[in-house]
Amino acid sequence: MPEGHTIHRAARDHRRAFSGQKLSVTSPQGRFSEGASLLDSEFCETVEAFGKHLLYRFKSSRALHVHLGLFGRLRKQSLPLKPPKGAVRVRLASKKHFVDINGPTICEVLDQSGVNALLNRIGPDVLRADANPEISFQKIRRSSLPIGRLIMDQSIMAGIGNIYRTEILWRQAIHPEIPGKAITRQTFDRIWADSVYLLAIGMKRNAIVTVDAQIHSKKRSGEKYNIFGRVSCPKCDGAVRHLEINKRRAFVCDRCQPLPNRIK
DNA sequence: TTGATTGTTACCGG
DNA sequence: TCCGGTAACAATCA
Repeated sequence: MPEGHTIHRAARDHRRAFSGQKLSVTSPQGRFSEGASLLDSEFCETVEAFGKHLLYRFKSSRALHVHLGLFGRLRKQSLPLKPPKGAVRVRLASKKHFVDINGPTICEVLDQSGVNALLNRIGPDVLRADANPEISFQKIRRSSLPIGRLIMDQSIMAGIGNIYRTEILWRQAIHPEIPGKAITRQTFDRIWADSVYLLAIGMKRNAIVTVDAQIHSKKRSGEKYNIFGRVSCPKCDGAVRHLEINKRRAFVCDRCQPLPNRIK
């Protein structure tokens, strides 16, 4: 489910619902009982997203750190409380709302030093106003790994997931197998700008939409992706090649995203 | 029951 | 140190 836009959207929503309030923190399945008891009846100061990581920050300076991984889900609802659906690890509740967290790969309580350690290993987040893209570029230009891999590496730049990776590189006509060190500053700036643009749209729409015609239309119908999962390129009608980067599926139009000769 | 899925980390070996 | 490969883990749905 989640790429960065999902988590940032949840952070904004949950911040409105929970910040400045005393929360009840429970563990319906009992799989997070210890952590829940540490946070129960604490005041929530704010809820923040860093890339795909979500932090509920409490007055005690402890934080609930959640990462949804591939399958995790957040469900926010209005009171009254309803029976948990599926495997709910944690339930956070205020006087008006509650959130159920299902299937996170990370769900833990961090103290201040734990939060600092986490933030230190996450790269600049394309959805944060305080992000410094220069840091991402410096890492990319020193790497010989393919750009398709680098932009999804959360320690290099945070927020991009598997679908956005393919779509951003296609939109910018950049072959995913070009090594990072062959990416110019100008090219990197286009990747960064399009990432910011697309993830912000994703936040607004609560969906990944990367096709310009769909971005500008209010209708929900039609293809949401340009080449992700598709067989032909909407621009040149050529075949879309299916490849694997990092054991995740990726797509490329070799005609619209040429690989420079010196790299082949 | 099987397979696929918008993710990450740990560990090993070259 | 860097990089590839592999396994492990998470929950749900078709």
